Amino acid sequence: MTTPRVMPALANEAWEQLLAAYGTLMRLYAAEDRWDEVSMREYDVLYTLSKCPAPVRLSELNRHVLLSQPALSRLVDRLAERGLVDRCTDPADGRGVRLSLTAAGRAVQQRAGRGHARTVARAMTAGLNHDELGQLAALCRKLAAAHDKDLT
Amino acid sequence: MTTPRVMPALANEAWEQLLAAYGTLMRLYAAEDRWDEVSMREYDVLYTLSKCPAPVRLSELNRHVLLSQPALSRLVDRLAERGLVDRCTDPADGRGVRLSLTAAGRAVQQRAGRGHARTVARAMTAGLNHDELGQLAALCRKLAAAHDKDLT
DNA sequence: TGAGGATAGATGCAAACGCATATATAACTA
DNA sequence: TAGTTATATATGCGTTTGCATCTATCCTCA
Repeated sequence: MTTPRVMPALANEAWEQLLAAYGTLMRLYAAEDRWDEVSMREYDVLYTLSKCPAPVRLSELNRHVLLSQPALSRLVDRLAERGLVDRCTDPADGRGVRLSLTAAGRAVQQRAGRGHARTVARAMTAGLNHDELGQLAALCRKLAAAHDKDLT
Repeated sequence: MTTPRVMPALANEAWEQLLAAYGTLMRLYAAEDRWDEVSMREYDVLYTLSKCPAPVRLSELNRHVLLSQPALSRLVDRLAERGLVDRCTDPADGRGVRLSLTAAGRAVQQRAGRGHARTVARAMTAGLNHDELGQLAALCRKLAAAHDKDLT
């Protein structure tokens, strides 16, 4: 009753713009000359791990990385083989693994991260001012929060 | 001078939240039981074509679909083989192709689109109200617009 | 305690991807 | 207008992805 009929269209428009912004920025980042050591997806994993104070489960990592479980499992495989990620069986649960960055992995993450963060900052501030960035962050956070409980 | 030192961090935070929101919603959409006829990526192409009044070039389509040019070329291939997309050589430029939906393609797009649009609307309105949706759309539009000229 | 079911992650396999490059046509230039 | 360069799309190939399924471990409850 309090929901005007026009909302669905607006909602779809908002999603479409979000998608467009995502696409535009991803292309921009992909075009950077920085992904020779680690691909953008690998960086995503290293970055996520870098923010975890303690070793993480694959399934937990998978909540933050948009990949299927098998794909992530193998991606971590490759990173482990390259010595960037440490993967050991969880002593408390023999089924699970505990993932963490190695020193080399942290170094690679930071090396790529510094430059990338600058690019991101430049890209975001090119279109939005301080207040707008805050609003965008808040809106996206709220949007995601409304669904974090939904999926497993 | 007018840019406070704190902005880079805010800018990166905004990007991270945008990314998180994108991921959360994509997972939600992927979990829908609707992608048996066309995959989400195929739908993206059909949807984009459905919004074009006239036949489109592959390169133009590629501006809206986040795929490499060869990947899109082959995706369109598959859609054409399935009779959903019409691909003909551009009479005005023998190198290029003109892409458009077939009647069947339009039907499939609409069939999938109706339900998907409802899901999107539900997902977006679950977290944000009318005003917030408008703000989000505007911010994303502005953000993307700041870069549309950048890349070819 | 031990059988049945649930959960975490790994693996087989076909499909799809990106990179490099080939092909075909157009556009420019001398 | 012939030769050169640029543009639009296609193709070869090795890598990565997702789906289905497997294995190993854990949990529950009779």
